[in-house]
Amino acid sequence: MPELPEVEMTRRSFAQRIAGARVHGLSMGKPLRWPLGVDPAQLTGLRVGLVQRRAKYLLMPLHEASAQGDMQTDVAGWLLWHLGMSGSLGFGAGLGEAGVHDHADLRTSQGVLRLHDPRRFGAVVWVSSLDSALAQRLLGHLGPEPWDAQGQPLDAKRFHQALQKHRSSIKQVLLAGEAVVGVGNIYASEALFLAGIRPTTPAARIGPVRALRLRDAICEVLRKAIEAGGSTLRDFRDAHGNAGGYQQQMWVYDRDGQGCTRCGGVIQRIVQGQRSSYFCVGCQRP
DNA sequence: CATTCCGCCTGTAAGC
DNA sequence: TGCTTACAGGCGGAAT
Repeated sequence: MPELPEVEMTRRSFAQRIAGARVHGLSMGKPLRWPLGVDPAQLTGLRVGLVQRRAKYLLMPLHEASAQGDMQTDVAGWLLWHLGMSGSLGFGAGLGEAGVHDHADLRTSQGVLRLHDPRRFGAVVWVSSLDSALAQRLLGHLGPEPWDAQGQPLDAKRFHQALQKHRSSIKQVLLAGEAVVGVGNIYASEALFLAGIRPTTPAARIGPVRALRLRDAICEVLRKAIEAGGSTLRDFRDAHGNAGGYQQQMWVYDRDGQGCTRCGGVIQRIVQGQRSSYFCVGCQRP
């Protein structure tokens, strides 16, 4: 489910409501992808800061309870939340009993943040600092964001140079998260359609002009998906419980056998690296 | 070194 | 109906 738009939607749906809350406790359910890495009792009493996003991770700073002032200098550590394939977060005061697929409950003075994740590919990990070895192992290798904190898009020349370094197909390079992060299986197909590039095209064969178009297509697709509240294929919900609406405007993803909205040709499905790719032969050039 | 494949889990839908 | 198989939004590590 969750690619950059869904993770960002999730963040926006609860970051303000949980900011400043006091941690009352953290309850973990069945094992997730990685262990929490701390005795949950250690977190009780800390204050929740402003939740940020890096790639598909949500970064939640927890501040020392005693500190009154500068939120920058009193960080006790961070909870890193990842939604994996099937995860979603709910936040509220009356969530009720945890169900069989609820595997983390962060109880706070302002409500409970709950990770619901049937497949348990998601994770909640505590790191004492973003520079710690564990944090670096999870975050250190990540490529650049599609746009920075000021909204400036990834430098097109840098993006082009990153693509030149790979011999594999552009679809797989996008998924690898080295040239750019946040693009998953849905939005890779969508962005390549918008850019007019076939998913099988070797990344290194993409010249500067097409790299620029692709950079712009990625930003456009992700931004529009955020505006639409993300995509809900099966069960994605933000922390308000709202479904996304982007799947209604998808060009090619999950549309194999149907007509291309632009040229009327038949959308094809192929498999690359055991993942489905969708494209239009007429609209996308090798 | 880069690339491909596998496995982690559970749920759902399609095929026989 | 029941059983088996394929596939699903991610990602790290082993194998090649």
